[in-house]
Amino acid sequence: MARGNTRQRIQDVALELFAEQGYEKTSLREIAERLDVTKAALYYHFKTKEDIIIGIFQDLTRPMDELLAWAAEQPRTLETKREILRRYQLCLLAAAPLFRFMHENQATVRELSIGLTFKERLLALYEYLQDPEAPTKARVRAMSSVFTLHAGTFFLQNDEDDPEEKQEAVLEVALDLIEQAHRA
Amino acid sequence: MARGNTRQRIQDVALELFAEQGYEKTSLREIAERLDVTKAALYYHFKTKEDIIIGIFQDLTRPMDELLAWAAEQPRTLETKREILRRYQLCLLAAAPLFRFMHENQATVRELSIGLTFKERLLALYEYLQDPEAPTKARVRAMSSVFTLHAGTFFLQNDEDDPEEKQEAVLEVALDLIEQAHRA
DNA sequence: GTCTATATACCGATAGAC
DNA sequence: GTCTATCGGTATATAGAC
Repeated sequence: MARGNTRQRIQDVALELFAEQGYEKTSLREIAERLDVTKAALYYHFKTKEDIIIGIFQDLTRPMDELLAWAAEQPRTLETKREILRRYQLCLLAAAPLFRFMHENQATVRELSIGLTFKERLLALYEYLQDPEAPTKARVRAMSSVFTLHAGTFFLQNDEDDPEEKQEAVLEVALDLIEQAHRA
Repeated sequence: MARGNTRQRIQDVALELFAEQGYEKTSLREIAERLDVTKAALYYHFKTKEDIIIGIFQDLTRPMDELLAWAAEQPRTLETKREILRRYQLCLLAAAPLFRFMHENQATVRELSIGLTFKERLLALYEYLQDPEAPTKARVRAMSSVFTLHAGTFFLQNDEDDPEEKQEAVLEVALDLIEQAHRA
């Protein structure tokens, strides 16, 4: 071995196991076994168990942070909001295992020593999707558009549809919601 | 003490801690300490740690099971679907801490030895909200209506709105979505 | 970079006195 | 119904050889 990518392989396997059975339930022994190394080898690459998930988190949330930075300097038009949703769906699909993990383990993620939490990023996203003075119902629709993307990406993979057609439909519904929200 | 309601008090404290910091991270020692008893006392009332959460789960999901049973014998009209959403929102509000726990700890809940999982119940609910032959977009809207209720109930308590007005707006958005889904 | 071996701590669960 | 005491297991993390 010694191919230099061990660190990356640890993160890949760890995220897979964390997403499948949760962070606390996944032991370092389990991660090490799947990689055919020992626990001690893991500690050469990461100082603590928490460092493993923090590293994954930072790598994969970078696209979302870039999206937030991009959104910050756009005009507050309907087309900007549409583009935010399109890009956000791409973020979700690109880092699906991580987002699924965050979605299903919020109680764990909340207590990690990470700069920005998942929830804080989502709230930042709302900043650009909703008008603070808009009526309550419009703000609910803006929230709903984001959660529609989440649910569509992580919850309904089970039926017999073409996945691409599904993702397209999910995006359409989200776009409809943000348009209704914007008009109000 | 010996007031006979110790079992209930254990469940209340446990759910509070589970929802706050997750199931695995909450130890029996912690639950016992908050109740000013010992771990061994807990074992008089519950055979295992898992029994505690299962008991809570069964008590609080009964309203949702009753809703599913009710829905099974209604005609598949738009008004039925509307009523399902109205009643489901009441279920969510009545058992908010439990649903928040399930929402944020899906990875844990998934592996509990419980008859029906949260996800299975949700899929059963969809049965009554969506037409299997409807176009994909309509089915996405049906899913979105339920997730709007979830997100509205658990995610956005943070701003300065009147909570009742917010809940009403959430329900309205969900009802709009199911109406659009039904028409397609 | 990876190993064996081990330190240290906490966990869930049980036994048995009161 | 609650206590003290403890068992057996597993967890994270470290020391030091190779």
